[in-house]
Amino acid sequence: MSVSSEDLQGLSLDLYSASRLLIQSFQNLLNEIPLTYPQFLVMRVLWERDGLYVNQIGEKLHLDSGTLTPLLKKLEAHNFVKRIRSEKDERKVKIELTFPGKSLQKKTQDVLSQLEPIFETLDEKSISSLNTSLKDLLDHLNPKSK
Amino acid sequence: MSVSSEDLQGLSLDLYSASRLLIQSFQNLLNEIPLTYPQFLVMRVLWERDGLYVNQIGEKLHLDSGTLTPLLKKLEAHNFVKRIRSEKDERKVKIELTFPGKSLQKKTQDVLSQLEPIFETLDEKSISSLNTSLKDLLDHLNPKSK
DNA sequence: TAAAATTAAATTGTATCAAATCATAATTTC
DNA sequence: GAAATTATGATTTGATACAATTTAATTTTA
Repeated sequence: MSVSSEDLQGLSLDLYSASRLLIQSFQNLLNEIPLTYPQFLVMRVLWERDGLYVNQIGEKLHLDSGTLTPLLKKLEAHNFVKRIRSEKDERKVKIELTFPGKSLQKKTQDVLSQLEPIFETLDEKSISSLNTSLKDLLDHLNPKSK
Repeated sequence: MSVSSEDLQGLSLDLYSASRLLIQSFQNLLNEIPLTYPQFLVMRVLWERDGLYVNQIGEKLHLDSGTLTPLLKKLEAHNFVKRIRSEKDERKVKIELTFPGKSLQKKTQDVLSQLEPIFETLDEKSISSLNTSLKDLLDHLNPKSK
């Protein structure tokens, strides 16, 4: 007994809704900071490891350059990152944090910690079970896992 | 012991990635049909119940008129739906399927049934557990559940 | 019942996303 | 080893997503 098309359609709709609703929760808080949710994701990657190339950021977030290029230009316009075209291979663009970009980390973490109380009433088992089965699904869908 | 901000950030990133990857799987199949994923969602709602108003579709999919108005105009341009302004209340626009719009249902279902084999290797328990915890999260996030 | 409040959809502006395109580099083929 | 092919990285393009504003119509209320 396998999954039906109906099951998959329902699953994808719920994932889609939940993803958008959860992003909205983040976005409401992030409004205090000049970052959108995807921009925050990119900054989070860079805070962990600075000086990545565009494609490396894309791999970590499953985003392609068509999404990242305008986003990174926006982050550059805010002076949070520098875009440096590689001299060795001019196809590549390296992304480096500026001082203001680095400074944003603490403020962002403080703001986002405000989300926690909102989720206090949500069963922790439910969260960890969601996490586990999401990882399964991601492994299954991830092109790299071939 | 409650959820930490890190937990929530990881959860939201996984939801976001899984949602986009699963939508891509649908989109790849839907390419055979002149529908994008959000357009398909709207058609699915209408196949289940024809003649809904714009706001009713928006409630079912958590989408607002800024998203739906252009999308519905696109579906109308493809001659899959008719947009009919209500005579009783001229603020409302009713959406009705055309014959081509109705005919699309079977073809779409046939195409999407091709997804099932791809998920055969995925544990069904994992899917149903994902479904359950997603519903929990949706209830928690859904503004209506206040 | 006229003014105020509410409601529904459309419009506007900003920001994603993914597919197609473009440009450059690496590889193959002869 | 030059031309053709393939691969790779980024940019452009078309279609959402959503907040904020506007327009128009209905309902409330004083």
